[in-house]
Amino acid sequence: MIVRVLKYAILGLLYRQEYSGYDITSQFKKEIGQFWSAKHSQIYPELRKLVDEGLLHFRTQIQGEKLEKKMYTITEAGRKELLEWALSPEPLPETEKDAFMLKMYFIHTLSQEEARILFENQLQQRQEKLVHLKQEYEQLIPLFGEENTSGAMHFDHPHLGHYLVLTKAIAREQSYVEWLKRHVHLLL
Amino acid sequence: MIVRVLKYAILGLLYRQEYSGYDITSQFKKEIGQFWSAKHSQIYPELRKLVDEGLLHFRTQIQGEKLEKKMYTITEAGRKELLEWALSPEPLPETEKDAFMLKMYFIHTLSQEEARILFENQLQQRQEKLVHLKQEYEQLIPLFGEENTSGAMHFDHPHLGHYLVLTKAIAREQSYVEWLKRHVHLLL
DNA sequence: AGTTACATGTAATACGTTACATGATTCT
DNA sequence: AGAATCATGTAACGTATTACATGTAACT
Repeated sequence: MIVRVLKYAILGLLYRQEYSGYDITSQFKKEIGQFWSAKHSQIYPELRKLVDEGLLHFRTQIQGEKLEKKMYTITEAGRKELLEWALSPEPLPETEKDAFMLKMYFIHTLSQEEARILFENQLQQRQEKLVHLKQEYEQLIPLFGEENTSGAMHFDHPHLGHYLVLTKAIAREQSYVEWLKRHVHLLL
Repeated sequence: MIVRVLKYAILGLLYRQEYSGYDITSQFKKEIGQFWSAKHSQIYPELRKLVDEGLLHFRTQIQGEKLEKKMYTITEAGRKELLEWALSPEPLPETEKDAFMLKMYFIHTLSQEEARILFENQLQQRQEKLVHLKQEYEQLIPLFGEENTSGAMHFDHPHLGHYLVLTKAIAREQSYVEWLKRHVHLLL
């Protein structure tokens, strides 16, 4: 079951608009970066590969005086392959890697105080991230449409994808924080 | 920030008892596999590397008539490096990859019905996994010690690590299921 | 006798990060 | 003038999966 998720992440980003390699790199630093990302050193070769495979094409655009940038567009073949992937049911990963939880599995290697410090550090980081994500959410309510108004979220809303990943990221961090809080007493 | 988490996963497993490469592979199929794992093709070369680095040594044991297996033990240097890693605060990953959520970000590529099928499929898989994890938890209550009895979980409990990863995996799946249930109405 | 589990390795390939390398444009 | 951002690429290395390869031991 070979997947090449980066391929589909790029095709998906180009589904609605054309982007440069740099733009794609930037997108992975925004909301979707919570669930998928790649460095520019992986993106540029992948873009070339997708062009070679006929799933993308590009035009060269001049920025300012002479800075060339390549604007990529998805082809019909690209849309077809994207749809095929998007439609396929996603199996659960056997392992969702989490180095902090690996350390917790080996908690007996630490003293109670050492474990407590590590645990409270993780709690603080997760809480800070949660605050940050909630702030992002609050700022985007006007874009999403407030609850119980004519602008509420619905399937055809242009920012449904954004809304889903943000609420999911918040749920993930909320759950992490609650689990940490529920179990910190074991280390006190 | 070079990490080599597999190295520490192996050292951690060997902290309390000796294991063969096969045993380590088996451990990654049990509870810790929720948060870290590796295939035998990655484990065997890593074990060799750790021996070369003086963090492990092994003795050859005969199983049955002539089947040789290598039983690995952690060295003092190995314990030292493991502790160093275990003590270091774990930074949050920027990205926690989730291909299903990537598909949800691109939900506008699908029809409402296609999206609903995908979403309900994920909900079912996550619910099944949650049931399975809860069953594991129920079976382990005697090992963990029931709540509000003299056998309740505490820092020195020999299965605290196991308890933590199981409760965390349950929390993760519970949160996933709840998020899916909270948002499925957008696709109906 | 046949199947499953135990047991160990290597080869080829794919995926991902860090470092190397260069230059233009925009903002302060 | 200097810093941050925009812009694109390659090289080296590390991590991880799939496939190849072989053989023993235990269970039914």
